[in-house]
Amino acid sequence: MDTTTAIDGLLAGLNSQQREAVVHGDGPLLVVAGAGTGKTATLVHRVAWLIAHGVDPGRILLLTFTRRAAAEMIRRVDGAVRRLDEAASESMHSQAARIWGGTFHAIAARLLRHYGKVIGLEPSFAVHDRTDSEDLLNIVRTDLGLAKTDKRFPKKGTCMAIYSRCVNAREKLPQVLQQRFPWCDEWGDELKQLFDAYVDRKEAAVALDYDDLLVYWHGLLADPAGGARIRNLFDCVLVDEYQDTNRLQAEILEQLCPDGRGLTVVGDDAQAIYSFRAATVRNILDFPKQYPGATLVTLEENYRSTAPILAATNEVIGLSSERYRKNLWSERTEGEKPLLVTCESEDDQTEFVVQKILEHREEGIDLRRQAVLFRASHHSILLEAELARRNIPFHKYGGLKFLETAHVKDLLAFLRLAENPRDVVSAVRVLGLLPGIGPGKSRQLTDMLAESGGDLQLWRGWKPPAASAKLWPELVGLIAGLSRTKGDLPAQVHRVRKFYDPLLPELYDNPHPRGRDLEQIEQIASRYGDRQTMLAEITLDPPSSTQDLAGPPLLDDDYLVLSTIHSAKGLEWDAVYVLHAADGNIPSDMATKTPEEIEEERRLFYVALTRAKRSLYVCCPLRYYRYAGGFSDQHGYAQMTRFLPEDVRRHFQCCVGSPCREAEVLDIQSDMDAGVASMRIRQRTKRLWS
DNA sequence: CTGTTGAAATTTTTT
DNA sequence: ATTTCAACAG
Repeated sequence: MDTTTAIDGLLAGLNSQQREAVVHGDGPLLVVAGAGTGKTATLVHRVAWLIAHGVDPGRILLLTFTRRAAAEMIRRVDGAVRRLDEAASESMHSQAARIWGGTFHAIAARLLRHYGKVIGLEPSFAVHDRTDSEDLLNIVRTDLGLAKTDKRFPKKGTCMAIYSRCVNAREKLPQVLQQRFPWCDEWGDELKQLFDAYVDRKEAAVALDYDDLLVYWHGLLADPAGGARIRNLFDCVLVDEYQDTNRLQAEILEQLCPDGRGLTVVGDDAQAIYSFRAATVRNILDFPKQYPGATLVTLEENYRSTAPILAATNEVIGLSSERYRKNLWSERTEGEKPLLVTCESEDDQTEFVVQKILEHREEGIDLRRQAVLFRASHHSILLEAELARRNIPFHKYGGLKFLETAHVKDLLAFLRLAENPRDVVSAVRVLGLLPGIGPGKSRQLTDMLAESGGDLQLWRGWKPPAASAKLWPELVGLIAGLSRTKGDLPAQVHRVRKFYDPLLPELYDNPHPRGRDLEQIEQIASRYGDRQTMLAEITLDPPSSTQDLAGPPLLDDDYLVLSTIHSAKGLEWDAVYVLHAADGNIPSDMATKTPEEIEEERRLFYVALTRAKRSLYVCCPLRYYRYAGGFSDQHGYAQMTRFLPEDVRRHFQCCVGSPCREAEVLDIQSDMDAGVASMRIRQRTKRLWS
């Protein structure tokens, strides 16, 4: 068999539009791929096709939205190339592993470690995640005396969001304030001052935040020498989920491929859901204008969902304003209409979903082929409790990360301080753990380090307050010892734990589960070769589910997927349950100020619905308890989501999720409800004196 | 200068 | 429900 036939084999399973995209030549290419139209398959085949035509895999850059997506895609490219390889004798060696694949941020980190020196960046820089950045911002804020103004200064999170918006959208501060944060407008001067100081402190700490990774990559490309060098590394650049890139990322791409040659971007404007992170649909909408002569390929044949589900989802997105016109269709016309389930209360919703999940499992659809999706992380709390009570295993994706919990951050701060003594954030964090040491003394100590360029020996001579007299030499010894050590990460973590574990009960409420988390970190540490890699990778690619940390799940492990809609992007399941399809949740109350925000919420809802292959359930509990007013039994009524108006609802089968009374009675016996009940009693009693 | 307490404000999605 | 800030005691 010769190579040509083998390549024909590669193209065999593709439809004509997909094939057009795969075999496209050198010019700029935009693939607009509707949900479930084989976007990933197309991208994978295009990369394999490029390799088959002699492009060096080591000169291909594949930018994805998560590291998980990159790894999966490279694995599939490898498979495709291997099949080619066998057929075409051994002339081509499968070297898909040499592809540069990852998120914009991860690739930036990698490039900057190698080439950052060109623009004066130390290769050993630390990477700060969002909470680190907020902490540093907070330190700077108190330094500048902005914390004690007569009117309330914006919170650190808000400051960070403003800063990030400016950087990623490349917008001026006054504009950002007026358009996005009007209530902070009066603080313009102070914010400017704050951001200036923040940038200086970051530089002194030799740390880059998420935004910096992009900014410095951009800067490296803008540098005459550096730019030429980076451009020279790649022949082809492919970008997945292009609709969720921001202005800065689009500029980076333009710098990489000034005339668009070798550039392929794939995306779906109907699924743009990251504008809160400054992503802009304009990138994908304006691509043909930005690169004259660009080819546009549209994929419309859907291979994922049944026709009745598609009919409903097409209708939902049909109500949105500007977008590339697409009409998704499927050959599979069988199947049920999606179900619109109105539930009286949140409990009924939980009960309905659990029942259905179990029914489907009886029918042979494993838990792992089913997913429950929701707008905000806390929307699944009730369901999680119920699943736990019934011993139904699940993995939750999205929401607060394990790594963002205080005790885990504490432990990592020790390692980070040892790695980079100028990292003020970690230093302040570690120092604050000791009794008798607060912001004031931390300031002294970090200043000492900063002036000496990070000489830990200076700490030895410092006189600690009485409360920490015994701990202080131990801490200094620990950090100094760690910074001399290179390998054996689990041993390093173990040493930190020996120091830190005894402090836990003083610091936090429930020390035992926290202690167990730390044991887990010790386990995880063995996966990494050295400390710098571990710290960088863990901030750039935090484990996406809580169970991820326990290691790869066993093959026969079956578990249900719970996920925020954002984290469900690009994935699919046989049965999908969407929770809380009520106005206020979808769209979120916090995102209904402008028409643009509402449009994004609509697309978010669309993303949720289009994850379903065979069965789709949209639940809408009508009655909500109001927690706000304290411990009253007040409740309010919710409206069904505005994204399902009357004529769209025709495509759904409506039903009422009615609870099984018997089950409800039984439930009262359970620990869960007993706990809630006794809590109510305590609260009522408390009302007697409060 | 630290640690505690109470009151007030805010409440999403994530690399 | 959680986070942040000011006031106060040691």
